[in-house]
Amino acid sequence: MTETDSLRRIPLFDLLNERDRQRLVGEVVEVCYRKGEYIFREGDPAEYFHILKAGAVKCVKSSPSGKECTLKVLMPGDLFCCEAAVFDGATHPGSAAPLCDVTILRVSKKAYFAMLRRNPDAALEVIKYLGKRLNEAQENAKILALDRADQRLASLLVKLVERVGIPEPNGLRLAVRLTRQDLANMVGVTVETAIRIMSRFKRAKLVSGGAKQIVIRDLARLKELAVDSLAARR
Amino acid sequence: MTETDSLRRIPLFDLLNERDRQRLVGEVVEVCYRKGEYIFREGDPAEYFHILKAGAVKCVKSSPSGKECTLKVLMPGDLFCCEAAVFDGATHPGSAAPLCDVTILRVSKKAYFAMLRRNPDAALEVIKYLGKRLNEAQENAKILALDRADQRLASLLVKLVERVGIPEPNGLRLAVRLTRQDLANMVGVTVETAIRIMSRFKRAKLVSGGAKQIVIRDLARLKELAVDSLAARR
DNA sequence: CGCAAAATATGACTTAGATCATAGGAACGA
DNA sequence: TCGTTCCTATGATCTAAGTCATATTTTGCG
Repeated sequence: MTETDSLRRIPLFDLLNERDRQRLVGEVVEVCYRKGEYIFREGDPAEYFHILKAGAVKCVKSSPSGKECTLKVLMPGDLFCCEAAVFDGATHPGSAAPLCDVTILRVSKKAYFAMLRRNPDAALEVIKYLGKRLNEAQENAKILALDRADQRLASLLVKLVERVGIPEPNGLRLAVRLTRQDLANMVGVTVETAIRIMSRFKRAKLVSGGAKQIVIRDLARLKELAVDSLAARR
Repeated sequence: MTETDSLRRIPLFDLLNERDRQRLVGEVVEVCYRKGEYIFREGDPAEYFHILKAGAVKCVKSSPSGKECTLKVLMPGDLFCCEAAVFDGATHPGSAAPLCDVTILRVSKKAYFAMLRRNPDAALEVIKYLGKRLNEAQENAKILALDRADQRLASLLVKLVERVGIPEPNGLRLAVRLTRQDLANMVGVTVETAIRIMSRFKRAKLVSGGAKQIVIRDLARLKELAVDSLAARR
């Protein structure tokens, strides 16, 4: 795949005219990271827009006491970290870490903004993208504030399967590899409770599999559980 | 205050040229709502951008079981509900309710988008605004996921006082009137716990006052409590 | 003013989820 | 293939916060 081909899959890229595409291509740098490294860390100066080309990345925030919270799992095509890169002299409000070996494209803030200023339609697309992300984040906050741990985990699995579910003979397999710890960090519980709840879900034939791969076996019931407060106890 | 004057205080308005200002002025409608009404409700079609002119508004989401969660308190100058109004045919993902009698300005999506398309600098300002809101929402989610109830409440009071704190002889008074129920809905706890924690804060001379007005008497210690996990127990 | 309605206050009890501890299983590199 | 290192599993407590119940205080209104 050539550089230009991969850029074509970037959201917004389609809206540019040929000249701006060429200009942007010149500004894009492809970088690879391995699992265990960081793409950037909380507090680093934010100098680039990042676009995920291949692999999966998690956005993480941590508290002074060392506890971590995973805000979102990014998949190819996703932009990050718009929320910070947007401000002059700002630092990243969270870290980005690969969930596997990944390759990302990065563009300097300056070049990206210049492109947006020349392409109002692209800017409107970014506005829509950010609107969507804001929505997701608020929905997430609502779930954290109001729902029980098992409901939050069910919601998470439903969201994940809708984004990265791969059909399989006995259900939908998640294309990302997530440990119970990862799941726990996404719904704000400890590993132990995440494990206990997942075990319950297994017993109830809602899911199967371990860290290597998670398979959703009964999406409908998971969805019910996510909203209905007392379905499928024990 | 004339219509144009109040528009001058809208974020982004400064960036427009005179002609676009005039055009937008023609599209703006001023509407008043009283406490107890709704500006829009979850599920309503989203047809306008809203700008708060005077008063205070809360953005609320609710779960099927009837529990509510307040996502943000808006103050004059704030835009809402960008996160939804941005999409074609979308409905509001949450409700907006006045905390007192308010007046808002509203512009049709179409007119606003047309204006942004003609004014790339204004579009970039909206991008920055949404980036900031996304940040806030994610920070919020982190706090909900990781912190104890008293820390969340302390964080909330700190955030509020920074936005709407009015200096007073014995501290900073919040310019918005919020009941314990309102506070509870913002940090994801029940009224009773919000009351108990506020009582503790009162005893510790961190705050004073009731529903009519909340006064922050020791901001420094509240900030400590918000991060440090074991300050100021009992 | 005086009364109804709303908001705060506090106690007693229950429970979801955290914490601590320990063990078994899967995965991967030497 | 063995061993080390992650990861999952599960039990035994402990505790923060929810729930229910019942005052007491504010506040606004007629």
